[in-house]
Amino acid sequence: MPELPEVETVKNGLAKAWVGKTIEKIILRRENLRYPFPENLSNRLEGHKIIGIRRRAKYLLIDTDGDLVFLSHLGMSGKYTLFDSKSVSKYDLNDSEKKSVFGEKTGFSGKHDHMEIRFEDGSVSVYTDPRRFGIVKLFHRSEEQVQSLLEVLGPEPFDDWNAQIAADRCRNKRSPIKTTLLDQRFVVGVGNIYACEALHKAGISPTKQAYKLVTKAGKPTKALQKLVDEVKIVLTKAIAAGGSTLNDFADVDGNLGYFSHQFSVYGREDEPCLKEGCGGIIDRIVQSNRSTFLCPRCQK
DNA sequence: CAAAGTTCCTGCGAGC
DNA sequence: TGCTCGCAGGAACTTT
Repeated sequence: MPELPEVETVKNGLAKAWVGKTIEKIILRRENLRYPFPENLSNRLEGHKIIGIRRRAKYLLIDTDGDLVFLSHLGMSGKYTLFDSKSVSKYDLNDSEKKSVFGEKTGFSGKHDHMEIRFEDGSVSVYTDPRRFGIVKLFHRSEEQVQSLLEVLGPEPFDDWNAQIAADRCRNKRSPIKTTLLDQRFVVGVGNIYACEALHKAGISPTKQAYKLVTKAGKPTKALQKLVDEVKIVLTKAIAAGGSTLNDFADVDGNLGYFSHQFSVYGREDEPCLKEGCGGIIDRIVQSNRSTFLCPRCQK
């Protein structure tokens, strides 16, 4: 599920829930997600206090009072569920009792709860991830610059990115602009949903080749300028939507990061285009093995 | 059949 | 011709 706005929302939730707490132990229910869990994960973090939570691209970086950084990526289906010391008794049930308390759909039937972080104050945070595309890594803060997962990343959309930087990277690109938006070396944090949304808002066809959005002189066209603006707007609005559903940093069951949005094109195949006066019908095509939603009428 | 992410592999064309 | 390099596109991972 998570693109930048969802990860940002989870970051804010974890900042409230975790910062200041000391890790008692980490319990693993299997040996790997996408990659093996780090060796001695629990031993290395035991007794260390969490001092801050950062986000880089779609990665969560949890800083501890030692020099260790705990990296967490949610993949497609990862989530954290938080139990305070009072509600943790709900989680500390056997599997059949859990089913009756949480129902089948929560994931707390036991099967996909792969990692438990237990804190000294008695609270527990559970990482659930049915598809197991998530990643957990542990590294020394001094090694952060050379982490292979992080060093390949492009600019953060809000801090380091503008139309000229985008133009420099699009200049010789023959790939479709939608594929380019999904490339984390181009700009980080944009996933399939917000790529579709931003292209629709900007009125650009997802199949347009990236270099066609750059002038001969290497400057961004008006359309590319608009796209860069719309990416930022779409992400900003989604972060705001996430924040507004996160008053208590988690819903009643303690779930973080899952909130519903209203999309303009994503998931709206065969429905009318919502752009004022357009009258088009939303189409779905496949690019790089992923669904792209677009309005053929107002996206050129 | 499709799903919100990322890495890795193969194939192709350019250039030496 | 043959080799290397970089880019582009596709497969793979997994479960519901």
